[in-house]
Amino acid sequence: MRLSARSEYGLRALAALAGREAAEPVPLRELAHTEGLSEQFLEQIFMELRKAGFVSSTRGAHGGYTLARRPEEILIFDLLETLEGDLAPYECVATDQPECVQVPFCVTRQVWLKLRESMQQAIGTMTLAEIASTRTWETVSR
Amino acid sequence: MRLSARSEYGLRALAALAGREAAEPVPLRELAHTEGLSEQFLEQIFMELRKAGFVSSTRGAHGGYTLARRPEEILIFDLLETLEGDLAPYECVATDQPECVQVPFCVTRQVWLKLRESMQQAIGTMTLAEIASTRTWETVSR
DNA sequence: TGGAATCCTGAGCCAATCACTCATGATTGA
DNA sequence: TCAATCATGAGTGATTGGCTCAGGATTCCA
Repeated sequence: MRLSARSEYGLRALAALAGREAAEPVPLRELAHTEGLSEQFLEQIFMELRKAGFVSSTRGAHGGYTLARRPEEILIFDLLETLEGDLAPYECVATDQPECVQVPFCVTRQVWLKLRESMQQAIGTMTLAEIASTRTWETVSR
Repeated sequence: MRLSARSEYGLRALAALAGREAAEPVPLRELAHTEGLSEQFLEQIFMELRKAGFVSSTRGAHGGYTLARRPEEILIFDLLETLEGDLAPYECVATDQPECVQVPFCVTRQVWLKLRESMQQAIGTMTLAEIASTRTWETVSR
């Protein structure tokens, strides 16, 4: 029942991006260094984030990543769904999952559903902007 | 971000136990068969449940397991915390975890905290009795 | 009193996943 | 043309999950 480290890293890195005033692209190396991560690992995470439309990239010298949308428009929930694949506590309540046959009789489904709904409600309106207002340069010991 | 299958199995099995009118011990073999599980695997789960005080066991012929408390007194949240070890989306908000040094600056902690609280709130008052009222003999395809 | 039914315990195993690293290529600016 | 950057895919070592296997301990009952 743990989120993966990708979520932590991705969230922190995006918050760091959001904290920049200038709209200049930030090279991955810099972000990775701040977070105490290898550039290559963070690269993988940013690939996903780019494909999902959270950041855009500029290649070449003076390139890097920028937020593709304003921090106020980025929902933590969406971010986590991207990084985790899915924010469901159990397979049978995943978004793309076809309902299993026994739904009307299933004891556990109601629990998983309620859990999922509560999570969605909790962070469904939280934006990157809210979060990024706490300073983030520090790295976290794991 | 998935719960383990132990949770599903444990929950279903306890619900099945709760569904029995008679207070006679139910042998594991019977429960395992109903759930379509190996006896030995369910045994491991019931060990935990017994140690945590959810069920009590009777050895020997005509032995088996019974609920140690009334279904109305068994909280799903407690059950899941037992089966999952901990219901925290991230290490740093686990119950026994000492606060990490950077708390006041940490961007992500607030997210994990909120997630955890919402889950607790969602199922914190749900009891086994509520759940067990849906019939449970059916097995679920995974 | 012995054997069958049950719970109890610990070890082991295989496949999947996680958190990365390695190697190399493609694009762009100066 | 070269250095800085992103892009991509393969590989790897450790951990975890979901079990199985093997055998023991306790209790009931004929």
